[in-house]
Amino acid sequence: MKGKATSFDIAHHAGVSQSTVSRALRGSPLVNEETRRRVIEIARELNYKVDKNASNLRAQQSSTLAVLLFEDPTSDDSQINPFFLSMLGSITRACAKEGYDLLVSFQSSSNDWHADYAETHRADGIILLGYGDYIDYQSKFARLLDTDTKFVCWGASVDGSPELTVSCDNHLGGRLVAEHFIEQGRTNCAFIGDASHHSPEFSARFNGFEERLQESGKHVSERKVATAISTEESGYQATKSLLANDIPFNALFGASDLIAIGAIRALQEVGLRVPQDVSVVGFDDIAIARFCSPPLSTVQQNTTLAGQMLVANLLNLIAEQAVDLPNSILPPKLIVRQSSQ
Amino acid sequence: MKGKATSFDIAHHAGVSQSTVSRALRGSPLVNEETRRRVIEIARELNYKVDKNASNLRAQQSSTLAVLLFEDPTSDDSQINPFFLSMLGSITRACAKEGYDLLVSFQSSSNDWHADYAETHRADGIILLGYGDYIDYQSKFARLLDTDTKFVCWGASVDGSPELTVSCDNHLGGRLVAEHFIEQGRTNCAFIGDASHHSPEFSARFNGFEERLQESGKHVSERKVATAISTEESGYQATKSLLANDIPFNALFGASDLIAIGAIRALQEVGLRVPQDVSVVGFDDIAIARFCSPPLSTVQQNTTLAGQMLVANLLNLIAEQAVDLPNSILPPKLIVRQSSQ
DNA sequence: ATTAATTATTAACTCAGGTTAGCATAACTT
DNA sequence: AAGTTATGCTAACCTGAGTTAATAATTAAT
Repeated sequence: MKGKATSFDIAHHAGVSQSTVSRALRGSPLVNEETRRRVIEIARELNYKVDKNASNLRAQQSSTLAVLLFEDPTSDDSQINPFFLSMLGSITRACAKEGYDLLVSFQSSSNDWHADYAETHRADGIILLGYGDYIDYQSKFARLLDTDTKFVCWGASVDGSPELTVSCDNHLGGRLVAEHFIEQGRTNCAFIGDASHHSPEFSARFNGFEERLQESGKHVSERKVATAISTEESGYQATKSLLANDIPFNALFGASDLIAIGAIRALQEVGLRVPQDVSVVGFDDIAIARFCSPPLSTVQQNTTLAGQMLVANLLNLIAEQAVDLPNSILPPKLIVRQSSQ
Repeated sequence: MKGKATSFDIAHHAGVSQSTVSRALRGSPLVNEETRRRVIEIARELNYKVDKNASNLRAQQSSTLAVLLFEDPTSDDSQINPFFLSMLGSITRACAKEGYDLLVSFQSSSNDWHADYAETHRADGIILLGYGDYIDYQSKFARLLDTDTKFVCWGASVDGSPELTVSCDNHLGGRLVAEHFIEQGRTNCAFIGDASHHSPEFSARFNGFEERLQESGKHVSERKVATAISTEESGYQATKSLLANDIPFNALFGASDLIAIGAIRALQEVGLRVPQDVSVVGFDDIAIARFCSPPLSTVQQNTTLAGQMLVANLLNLIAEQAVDLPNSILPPKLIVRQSSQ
């Protein structure tokens, strides 16, 4: 046997034309069942496989999606946020289920925008993933919209921004945490994360949290808010700086689990007990949350569902042209473990 | 502007032929620098992007690698082993660095073998990842070799098997753990994992462990070995069943971190303290290990390096034809945390 | 039974968008 | 003017997919 067989080889062996081979293999109704069977049989014998590139080129679509994971450029690049890794897993599954391939790429925001997966016809659509600085996203979105690229986005959307997003109800998640603290009578609260508009998800969590607190006459003092990105180390440092202010608090809401876990380390380091002295709740429910010490209470985001929605919405976007799909908001769920009991 | 610009459009605007455009864009030395600059400039103006499918088709190569993650079909499909997720991350990075795209696919062994990424020219090579049942791999390997597919494989290789692998020195890792237990005077050891040939990595870990123990006149009794796959739950169950035998041990080696973490849960549940009553060590050093309670001693595998090696080896395999590359063995590193002190 | 009308199959040809070998032409040397 | 060298053009090629035309088969009509 020489090189790979082409459809012409199959045609020759089957005594039909190449176009008939193409149709037979793609299940076209324009070909006789008997002929189809013979073609398929011969294709198998010759170990023939349709060349994806040729097929894609002609069909002008790739049956491939791309997922771009934006990393916070300030985080060390050694470890990827487990939450997004988990999302990646569910997206991969969802893609496979739909018969699509998945291209994966990481991208630090500092990098040049070279992810022209759609423009080069490598992918039919793009999934954007990451806690990004929203300001930075704007330019990316503009480019994507400009080139008529189909894309969906994980995370909070901002009023008036036109991209299609799937997100957890971060605002409600924040409320659930506040509610939980209120039930425990722990209303002297601190927040570690980023309440600014740079981080729409974190700020939505904060706003929901604050809103619920205010409904019961409390609020988070500005002096009990510290900024952190979603890493354990950053959560640790931010909490340290908060503790240096010497303002007491008996509950702490970390905008992500990694932040909360870092916060617990900082608290324990200065002799504060969790949850006795400070009740701590995170956000995401990454695998570590269940196993850390004490096990971390958190707001769970359903990554499996999220992955499915992202893929489903993107495929809709690709299939129908210019449809105005609604953003999808997934329900958060408070998981109470020992860090807040 | 109408549809996407093609190289003909660029050629027209630049007043050169289409082939010149092609050469200019791909850095061929056959084109004048001045001309190249003009072509590139016009291409940018017209927002032209080389169509990957057309390019791949003609060039008969895709600048894409595929990674196939084999899942243990017996594990619940909700969560993916964090160790492999971490590997996935480092492979993605390594690919990006080499200018290759990465296709990702999960595959439960029960599924049909449909991963003909190479045969359909979607990828130039394949990376196989997973704690697989080696027996099951054999048929996959045969198929890959038969179709002359370039591939590399993570994990222990078996004597005489022809695939190219990158792995941690599992045998040495096992020895390190035994050494550590011996230093502590804890030689009444249990092992949770799979010592059989179905799981070459786990059995290599076990063999190294056992070998070192025997060098100091000890060994692991058969009755202190229980079989588990790499999940927390499986580790928990296996340890439970071991405890049911009512045979005491003061050290436990889990073939993976998840197994060890499950084991700790089982031990603590029956009132055994870790590490006072039983010293526990795992394998992998997943993120959870650092944070669980007590923090888990483990044998670290350098996933960053592993990812780079897998990609580098695969690219070598693709570049040179039929080169006999040596398998790459990475050094394991014992990380001692509180679970064994 | 024979011919026209209809439908089922398949062949022929063009097209998707580049890549590249080989040839032609212009420019430069000596 | 002949020999080099630098440049660019033409046309073939990569492998299928879509379209149209042609042929065969089937049914209807006379």
